[in-house]
Order: sequence, then structure tokens, then C-alpha cells
Amino acid sequence: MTSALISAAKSNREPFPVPEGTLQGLSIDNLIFGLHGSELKVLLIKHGEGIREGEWALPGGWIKQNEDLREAASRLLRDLTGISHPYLEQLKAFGKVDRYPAERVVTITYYALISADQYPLVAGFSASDASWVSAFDTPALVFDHKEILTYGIQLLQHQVRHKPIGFNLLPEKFTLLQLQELYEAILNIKLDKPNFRRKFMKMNLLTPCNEKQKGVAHRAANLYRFDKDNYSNLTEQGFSFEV
Amino acid sequence: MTSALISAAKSNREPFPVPEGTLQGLSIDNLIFGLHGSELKVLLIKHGEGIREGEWALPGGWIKQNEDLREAASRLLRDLTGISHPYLEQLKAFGKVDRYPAERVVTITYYALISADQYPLVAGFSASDASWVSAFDTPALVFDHKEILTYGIQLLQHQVRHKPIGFNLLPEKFTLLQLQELYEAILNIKLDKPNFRRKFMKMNLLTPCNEKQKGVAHRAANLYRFDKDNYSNLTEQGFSFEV
DNA sequence: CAGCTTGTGGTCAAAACGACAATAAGGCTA
DNA sequence: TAGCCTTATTGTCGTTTTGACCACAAGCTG
Repeated sequence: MTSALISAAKSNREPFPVPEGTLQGLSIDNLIFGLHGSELKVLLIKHGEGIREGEWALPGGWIKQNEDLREAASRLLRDLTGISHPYLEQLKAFGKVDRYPAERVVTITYYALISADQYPLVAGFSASDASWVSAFDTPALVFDHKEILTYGIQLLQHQVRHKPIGFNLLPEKFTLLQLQELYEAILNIKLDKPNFRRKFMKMNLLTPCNEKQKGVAHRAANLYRFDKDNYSNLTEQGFSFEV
Repeated sequence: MTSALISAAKSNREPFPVPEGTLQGLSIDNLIFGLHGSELKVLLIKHGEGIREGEWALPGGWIKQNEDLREAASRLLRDLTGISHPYLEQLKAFGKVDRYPAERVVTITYYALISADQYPLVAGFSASDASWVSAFDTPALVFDHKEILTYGIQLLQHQVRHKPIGFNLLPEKFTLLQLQELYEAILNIKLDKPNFRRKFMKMNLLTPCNEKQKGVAHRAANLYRFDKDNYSNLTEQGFSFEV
């Protein structure tokens, strides 16, 4: 990332001036989730200049005249993390009259799920610019960003039980225990290992890699990958994912 | 509804001029669902003047400077139907660059569920202005409204299975068969009567009214109402609604 | 009254769930 | 190398839920 981009991203949440060639009164904010160890984290930006210096915010920015909403969210995510094809879905538009200082700004929020191996470190940004924070225990956030986060977590908790999106938080190859810990982290629950395993295996959504975990000080687990194609087949037949 | 309001609503989807005192480049569109008999319907507006004359569209309008997004959606719904406290949730923001002619307009869509007894007839509008159309079989719609409808139906089908929102489509007091037919209509499936009944009763979400159906040419069924308070209690205890 | 339609309760086998015991497979350490 | 420790994986079993279907009840209609 060029330093111009970094500087743009750093100041992208500052009230004014809004860059030329972008839509007025409309912004994008991204809720970027990651799973670190077995903790659900969210990527926050610390404002480096201006009035909001030192405060934490969701990464966001403005929408260009000639780009779709999703494109804008995707571009902002890419500029920040370098990730080009994330799992990215619209969360909600937030538009309370006074949510943003000085001017009426409606923000359209997206949430992204990225896996730790796609984005092991905060590249381009120093640790003081951006950092992963426990999603359930963040510092105070600017504007209505806390409300956005709370809403996003609730949606994530709901979605993860009803759609197979959790895989996006894992590396391509993963063990069943990793998958289980993902659910435990997001939903704040404890699950029974043998039962969880059977339930998932019966869905026929996991393809064994015929490979084992490496570098662990105990019996190595089998690695699996999410079988997207079979998921498409199954959903066409009326299959519904539920955990 | 005054004729001024009617006229405003009639022309509210015409490209320009946009009324003074509203946000630029941002509109609201409402997806209003109703259950008529046992068919899922959606409320559409036929454009009465201008270029789009005769074409069907979702009812919508512009957002005032001093009103929240939800307020705007709620006001537009109220002006159209007279209903003040509908079930109303944000659907999604649609913002493709060319979705709207001549100018970039992002629209934030809401979906409402209203019961036939709240809105038995199209009041204020003549039948040629607004009408209930089968949600699964509509005429062609302007702009990207068909896409919005498709997305809305999918969300409704998902939500209705995972949250007790279906009740909003029924009158306050309803029979179990009405409830079952609601699910059959929205999900396009057939359900077993005794099993459906037991499943629902076990959830403890229905309070018997100790009243029976009237005016039917067969054995009268018991009437129930949705127990919102108990639903709150149960969800706090980790209860999750699934049909 | 017989006949029709819908409501409501019962049954039963199959499947799913949940708790927990038992065994397998590795690496580690003495 | 022999145990020890940790995690993976399989098995078992009683309970609950599901789904298909039968039977009877209740009320209106002719």
C-alpha cells in the first residue's frame, strides 16, 4: 500500500473535507471479523489526526460516483488489508439524523469474514493505526460504531447457525476441532466434541483432505475443507444448513 | 388521506424534481407484504403520470433532512396505508451505479408485514393507483424493483422460519390453521396439520383466547394470540424459534 | 338424520440429540 | 523404550423430536 493510500485511509473518517468525486452524505463502514486463536476479533482503526485523534472507529470511507456500493466496500477493505475476494455482505444502513457530526451522513455497513492466514498481520498499517480487538470487548468507538458492531455480532451469531459462512473465518484446510471452536467462540457456548463431529459429518459438506495436522504435540487430526459445490447441490434439493 | 398527499405519493417515484428539504441521491422503497386468503401479496403502485406511466413500482419516496431512515419508511407507509405501527424492518440498500435513470440514487429498502384486517382495502388510492399483487407473480417492475422484491421474498422465507414474525401477517386472533396456511403460503410447502399444531403448541408462544371462530360452516377452531411477553422471556433463556 | 368439513388427540416407527464411556494415535519425557 | 499426556475418533444408549397416518369430535347443511 502506498503512503498516499495509508494517509487517505487514516483520515477517511475525519469529518470534512469529503474528497471530490464521491457521493454526498453517504459513507461505507466495514465490520471486519477474524478468528485469532479461538477468539472472535474485529479490525479497528485508530484515528491519527484531527479532532477524533486517538479514538477507535470501524474502517470506512466514501463511495465514488462510478462504483457500486459493494465495490466501494470491497475497495476499502482491499486498501486496508490487501484482501481481494473476501466474504463480504451488506449489514445495514445506519442513518439517524445526528449520528455524524456537523452534517447528515448515512452510512452503509458491510461485514467481512476473513481468515487469519489470509491476513496474518496488519500490513501497511503500523500497530497503532489498526488493530484486531476482541469483538466482545472493544474500547469506546466513535459515532454510532458501537451500535453497528453490536448489530453485526448479532447478525453473525444468527447467520453462522443458519448458513455455512463460518468457514470463511478458517484457513482452507482445518480440523473439526477448529470448526467447533469457531462456533464456541462466536456463540459463546460449549459443545460436545463427538456429537458436534457427527452432526457436521452427516451434512456432507466437508471433504477430507487425506492429510493430517502437523507440528502438534498429540495425535494429529484429519484436515477437511468446505465442499462448496456439494453445498450448492444440496441447497437446490432443499437442504437447509442448521447447527 | 388528502388529495395533496395522494398526488405526492403518486408522483413520488418520478425522476425529478426531487422535493426540497430531502436528502439528495437517497431514497426509500417499501416492500409491503400482506396475506390475502392464503396467498402472499405485495403492495405495488402504478405510476400515474410522467415517463413511467402505467408501470408498476414499489411504493417509496424521499427522506427528509430531519428524519431518521426508519421514520421516513414509516411515514411513507403510513401515508399510503394509514397504518401507524407496522412491523417494519430494513431490508437492504441497493446502489448500483445505473439503477436509477439520469442520476445516481441509492435506495434503502424496508419490508413491512401487515395483516389483512389492519388494511382490508386500499384506502385513499383507487384500485388503479395501488394494488395487492401475488408476491410470486408480479408484472414487470421499474428500475431494479424486481431484484428488490426477489431479495425481500428470500429474506422473508428465511426469517419466517427462524423468528416469530409471521404473526404480523395475521389478525390479532387467529386459528392454528391460519397460522399453518401462512407458512405454507410463504414457503410454498405442504405441512401436516396435527404435527404442525403440536410443534407450535410446544413452543409456548400461543395464548388461547378461550374463544372460538365464528361464522364458519364447520366445527369452529380455537382462537389464539401470539404471546409476545413469553417470547421475550424464552429468548432470554436461550430459546430459539425454528419452524 | 346423514353427510360433509375441519378441529383435535393418539399412535408408532424412524431419526436426531445429548451425555458419556472407551479406544486410538501420536509426541514427550524419564 | 516405556510409560504419560493430550487430543482424535468411535461406540453406546436412553431420551426427544419428527413425520406419517389413523381415528374420533364437533359443528354446520341439506
